[in-house]
Amino acid sequence: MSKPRSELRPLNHAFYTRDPRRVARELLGKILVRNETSHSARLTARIVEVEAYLGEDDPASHSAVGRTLRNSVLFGPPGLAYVYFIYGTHYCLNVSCEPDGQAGGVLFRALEPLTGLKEMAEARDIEIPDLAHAKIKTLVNLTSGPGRMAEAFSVTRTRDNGCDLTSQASSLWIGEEIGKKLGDREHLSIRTTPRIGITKAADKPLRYILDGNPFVSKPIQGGTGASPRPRRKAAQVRKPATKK
DNA sequence: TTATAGATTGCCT
DNA sequence: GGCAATCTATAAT
Repeated sequence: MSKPRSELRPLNHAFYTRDPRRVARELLGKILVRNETSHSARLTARIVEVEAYLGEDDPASHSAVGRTLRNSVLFGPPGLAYVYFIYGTHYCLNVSCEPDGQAGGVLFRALEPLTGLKEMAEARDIEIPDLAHAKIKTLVNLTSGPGRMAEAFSVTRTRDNGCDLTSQASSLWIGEEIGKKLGDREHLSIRTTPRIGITKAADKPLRYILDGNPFVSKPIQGGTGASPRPRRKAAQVRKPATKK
């Protein structure tokens, strides 16, 4: 877990004006930011797990029922936060994709916390005695899972639905580290799996994870035997010649 | 008007 | 592994 050493630059609207599958894949490794307030430090975390939800043709998507008050952000301009409340207990965060008028989005499912861990623990209402030396296994409780990460970032519908994630001026936004593309190693480890927790279109491989990252919510979910990945022999991982 | 399922989590056995 | 929690949207009476 390393702090983003470089400066963060927000991803622009053009980034999101594309097919959610493309956006989802490229969001891996980017940074979710909750700006500091008078009573809280800035929160940052690396995106390690996302799911693509296509337009009205995707039966698993909230946009499948057509435009309603609840899901209208999905149909609007790209790069806005779509927040919904689920199971009477949890909020989930998405970002709208595709041009204005066309539905589509990406669900954020897990983050690797970078800064503001103390605040995240408070927001989650969990005690981590020695945060600096806490084990990964403990830290995973902060941001691994869509409900957990939303709670860690204090995401609610009233506060964040419709928020422009492309502006640093927003309380919540998404950035990339300037000059840093996703490393080769991370590129190689992007893995697609079926989406989690859905019943419709459950076989489509629209979940994207940084394979092996301990903050991914469910390491490998086969998908009811629907798509038994062809077992490719584990490629010899070359030691990077130079380490950034 | 009532019933049920849901892009989840945490506690219980 | 089972299930309660508990709001919202939509389907069924």
